[in-house]
Amino acid sequence: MSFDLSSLNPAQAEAVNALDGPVLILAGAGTGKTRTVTCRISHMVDRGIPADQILAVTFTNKAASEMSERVGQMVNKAAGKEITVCTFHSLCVRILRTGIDRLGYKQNFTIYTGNDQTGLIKQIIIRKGGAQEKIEPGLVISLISKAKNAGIPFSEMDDPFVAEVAQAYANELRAQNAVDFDDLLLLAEQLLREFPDVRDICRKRWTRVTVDEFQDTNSLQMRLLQQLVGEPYHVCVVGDDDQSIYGWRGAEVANILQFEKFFPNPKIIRLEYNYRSSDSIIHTANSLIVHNVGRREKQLRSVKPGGEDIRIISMPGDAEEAEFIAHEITDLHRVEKIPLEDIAILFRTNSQCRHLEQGLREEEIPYRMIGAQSFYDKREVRDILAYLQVLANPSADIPLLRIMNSPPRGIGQAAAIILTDNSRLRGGSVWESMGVPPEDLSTRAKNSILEFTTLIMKYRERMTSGAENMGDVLLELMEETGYIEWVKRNSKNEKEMDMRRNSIDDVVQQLKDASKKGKTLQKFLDQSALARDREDDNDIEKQKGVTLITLHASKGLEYPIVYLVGLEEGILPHKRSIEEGTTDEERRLLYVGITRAQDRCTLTWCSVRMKWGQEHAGEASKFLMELDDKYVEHMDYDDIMGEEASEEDLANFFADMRGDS
DNA sequence: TCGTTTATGGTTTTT
DNA sequence: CCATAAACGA
Repeated sequence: MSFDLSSLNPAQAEAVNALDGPVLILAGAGTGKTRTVTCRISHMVDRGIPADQILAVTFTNKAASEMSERVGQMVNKAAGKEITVCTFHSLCVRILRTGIDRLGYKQNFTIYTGNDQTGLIKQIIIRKGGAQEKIEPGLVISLISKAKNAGIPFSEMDDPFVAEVAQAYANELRAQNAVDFDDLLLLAEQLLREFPDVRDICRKRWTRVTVDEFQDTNSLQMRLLQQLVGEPYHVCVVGDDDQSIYGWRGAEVANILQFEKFFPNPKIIRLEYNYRSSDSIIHTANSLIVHNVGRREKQLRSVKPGGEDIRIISMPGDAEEAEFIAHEITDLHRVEKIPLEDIAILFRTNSQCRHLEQGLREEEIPYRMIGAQSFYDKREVRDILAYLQVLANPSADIPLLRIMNSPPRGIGQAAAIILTDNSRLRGGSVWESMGVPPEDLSTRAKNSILEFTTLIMKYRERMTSGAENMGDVLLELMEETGYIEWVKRNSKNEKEMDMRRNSIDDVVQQLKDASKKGKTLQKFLDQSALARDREDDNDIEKQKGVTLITLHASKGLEYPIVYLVGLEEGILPHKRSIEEGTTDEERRLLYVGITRAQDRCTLTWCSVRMKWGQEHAGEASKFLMELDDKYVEHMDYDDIMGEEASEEDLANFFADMRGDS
């Protein structure tokens, strides 16, 4: 056996041994969930289940690579490579890259990410509603996403204008041979449902399926899972309904609450021993979460008895809140020698972060922030990826329009409008219109277009032939088009030029590496669309200092010392959630926050908060009243500061006595 | 085409 | 208040 069964508690061992039929593992916070799942997978291999039939699905790339690594350490090397560990979305891409032609798309379809999607929606809104139309693209996108997830046809959407936009959007994507993130799930589900032969191939391919963070699945993912898993339903889902905090983006707690409706007679296993936090923390967290109705009954128990009380501190204002925490962190670090990396400050909204940053800076405490701007948002990177997307699938209008005149080559705005209008008229893509340029274009524009299409075709050939390293080809393309020259010319100073040049080189280097590994252009693009740059994450982990993080982003992490700030009505629970009647999710959010703490947990709230330059009275969050007082200590900023001041006075007094002024 | 002004709005965020 | 985006003028 490749793992030590005796190191598992009875519930964990039961989960590891329950290999057949549907299994639901309710894994509370800090109960060794990942370890249990990885042992279970390793156990499958021991039992002779072919490794290539094992599939584990996660939500984030980070979770996938983490699980893959941990499984890899447990099983032999060959088996480790054969096990599929990936996200829902990349699984769908795999399925679709081989079968999407059955649904009328071409296999070289392009994945539109958030930016592309917003751009396209904006275009359509202006086209359908005119420039005076004020509806937010973001709202339309989320409505479309909700409709897709719920399986509602666009024609039945509430707002007729949104329905019109949604339909146009869908048509456009199809004409461009492009899909968005929701489509990946939607089309994969449709493919499996409508084509039993494809479905059966998948079911034979993966006979054992595990889904992590199951409380975050949406209904579309649930339907996909049902297609993917046939009788006798060797499916195992792991999650915690109390940690479901992504309802606002479509996650359905019902999937975990009514799991038996989807897969009959599951074995339900509860992991209830928490190895992370002290008893005082777990007790307090439990007292909060029982206020939610319709939960899966479970009782989280700490294996660390006792522990320090949870402190609830009222602050006069948000500046004082930040100052107090910064001050205390300095003490913890200097006096108790606690590493700054052991400390985290959790908040509900990013705007709260500003004051905290300032407070930390004033005390000269280094800090790291999670969730900064990504590499892929840089303009050069997006441009170059757009070039590559066009090479892979010239029908993709959005990237094509992006690069058509970058650098300027005489296909300006006017030409772009004529081309798009023409393509709409013909019901095809802009690329097709470029092949037969409309008459009303200037001769100059027509010549430029011909030159441009010839260039793209030439490089398309070279990039897909496999004869050359794609990175070298890309660099040559960027030189031949004058893109690099253009970037240089448009940089204000040397520093900016270097930075942009570096971004370009980074992409070229990444493509070179991918090419050396034998990856296709398609595969490279899939990965850059689906996988946020992992180096970014690593960089953050390498950074030293106190962690500043939103409650949402904190899920799955743990810190010895946690500060939870802004426990006020309107912030946590958030104003909007009160309006929408989703305070249960806010309560879970606080629950997640508290259970991040291993040893010490401090909750703060402010009676006055600066809001848009004006003072607003704050009221303590109603959640604070729900916490059981047994291990809670209520404190006030003024009292603590008063005490500290008097201690200082005392010290001064003795200093005076000694006469050392 | 770029830089400046003005308006607007200000949960959470991954794929 | 402040960051960002659209709108406008040079």
